[in-house]
Amino acid sequence: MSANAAARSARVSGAEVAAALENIADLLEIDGANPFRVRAYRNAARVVRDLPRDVAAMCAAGEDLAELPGIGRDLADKIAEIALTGDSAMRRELTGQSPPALTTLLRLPGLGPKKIRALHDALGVTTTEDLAAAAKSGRIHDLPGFGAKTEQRILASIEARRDEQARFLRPFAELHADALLRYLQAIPGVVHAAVAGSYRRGLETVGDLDVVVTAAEGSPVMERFVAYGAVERLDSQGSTRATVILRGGLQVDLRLVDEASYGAALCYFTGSKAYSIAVRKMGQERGLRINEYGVFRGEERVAGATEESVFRCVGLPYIPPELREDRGEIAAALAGRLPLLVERRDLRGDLHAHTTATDGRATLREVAEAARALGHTYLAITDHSRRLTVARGLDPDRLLEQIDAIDRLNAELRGFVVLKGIEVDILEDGRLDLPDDVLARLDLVVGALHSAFGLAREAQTTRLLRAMDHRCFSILAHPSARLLQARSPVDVDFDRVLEHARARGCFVELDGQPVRLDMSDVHAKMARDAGVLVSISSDAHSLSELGNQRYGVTQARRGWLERKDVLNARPLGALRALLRKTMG
DNA sequence: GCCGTTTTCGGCCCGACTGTTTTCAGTCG
Repeated sequence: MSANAAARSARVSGAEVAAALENIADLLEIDGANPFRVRAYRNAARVVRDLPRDVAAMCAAGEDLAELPGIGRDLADKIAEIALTGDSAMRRELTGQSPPALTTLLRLPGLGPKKIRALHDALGVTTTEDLAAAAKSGRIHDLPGFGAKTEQRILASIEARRDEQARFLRPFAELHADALLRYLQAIPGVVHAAVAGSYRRGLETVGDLDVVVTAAEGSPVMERFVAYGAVERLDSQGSTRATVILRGGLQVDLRLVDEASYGAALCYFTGSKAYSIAVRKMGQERGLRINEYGVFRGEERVAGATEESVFRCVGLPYIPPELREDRGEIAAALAGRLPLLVERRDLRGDLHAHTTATDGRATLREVAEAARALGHTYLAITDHSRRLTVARGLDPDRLLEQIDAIDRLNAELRGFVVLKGIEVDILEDGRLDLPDDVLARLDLVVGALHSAFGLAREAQTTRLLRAMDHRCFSILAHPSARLLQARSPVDVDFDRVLEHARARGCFVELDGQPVRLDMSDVHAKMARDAGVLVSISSDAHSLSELGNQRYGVTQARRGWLERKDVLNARPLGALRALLRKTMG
């Protein structure tokens, strides 16, 4: 491979390749292509997006992508073409046939490929602006298959789109989910009420809430649901299904099913889509039909009241919701090799927290006591280092003062230990932001990127490797430095980072702040597979944020992590031994 | 476009709701 090809291959990320494949699928759909062909492209996009390794690097290394599930010769070649050149001839040809802007119209609720095609052919609509103008001038409602309501709905959804936020962070969704479930459970006749969907699978952001409810005959649950106080707008309502938009923009879909269908409905609405399709296919092979009402052999329902009963029918053990992504969990389940996922109660301590010494809002003593009250046996104080001036980062003198303060506090505390740490900036060249002799006095050194996020892949990777070469380095904090919906992850070769961490006896962090959740699920699984222990931390800046660890645990479960994979699931003695090895 | 101890051709997961339809297509999840 030439140096040029190498440089190009490093530029096209898996996410970009996936986006190009989705774009092809959109264009094909508007073109009226075979729906199963469209699905093949969407499936390929998902597979590439979830790939634990850099797709461009795999292509450059001559690996055969056709071995991936759902990807054959044709798609493998297209993926390689996109990964190595940034685009595909097929996509360019398709955009030549129909205006590329049409695909953005697919994102408008209520408009699918057929209607978009019709609007384009009859009225020449290609952009959202064209569409709004056509609707306003009343040219849409006379088209065959369209009507006055469709025209109104188009206008309304264009309007709503303007200030709409596509997805929500977990705490926001959690707040609504908890309150709604309490409300639903208090309605007469309601037996079960649970949130399914991506929320239950523990995704880092949530697009809507899928709620499954069972209730006695005659329960007013549907009327009460659409009358819920936080409802801003009713979208649709039937006898078993309704959709509302809550204030703040979160959509809630409610499904009412019989008690005998509860487990099947939970399975069905928990998804993911790809996982559900795979399971239904397994059912088919056994002569079973699986839907939200149960598992059926002919007309007879053979399972459905509980999720376990549905799993049993297709010969699977129970698969935790966080794993249901069709990323190998079904094969693992069949082989009896499902991970025993880490739980919050497995955590013995927290290895990343801040105090008023820098940008935290609670004092050293307050944070320590709050952590102990959570049941922890240790807590590492890791305030910022001097370069992070906005956070009043610690210089050597102030850090030494904090070390003394921690020693004094530890002398008082019983059955709990405050570990002396720092969240030290990794400088642009990979050096650490504090002198070696000061770092050597700490129990652990957590290194983090807070600047120069835009470095090219090679430089960024070298920067992290060099930081880990420092004899005091313990844990790489929030490795990608991303902020959900705000800042993209840095471009690094994470395989090499993990390989180096393992060789150096270092660890990687899964930061539980809802806006970070960094590592991603895919990176967490890579760490597990590489044999690098993960620190699930709160990165707390206040007492309540010590609870962030629960978001981290959810993400860790999505990454297949078990208790043995988690650094801070170790008792203090074992933790100290592991840290000493790195401080060596 | 993918895939195969029923198939290398002919299948491909399944149902609710809406709006435009007098029996159903399109959209959504």
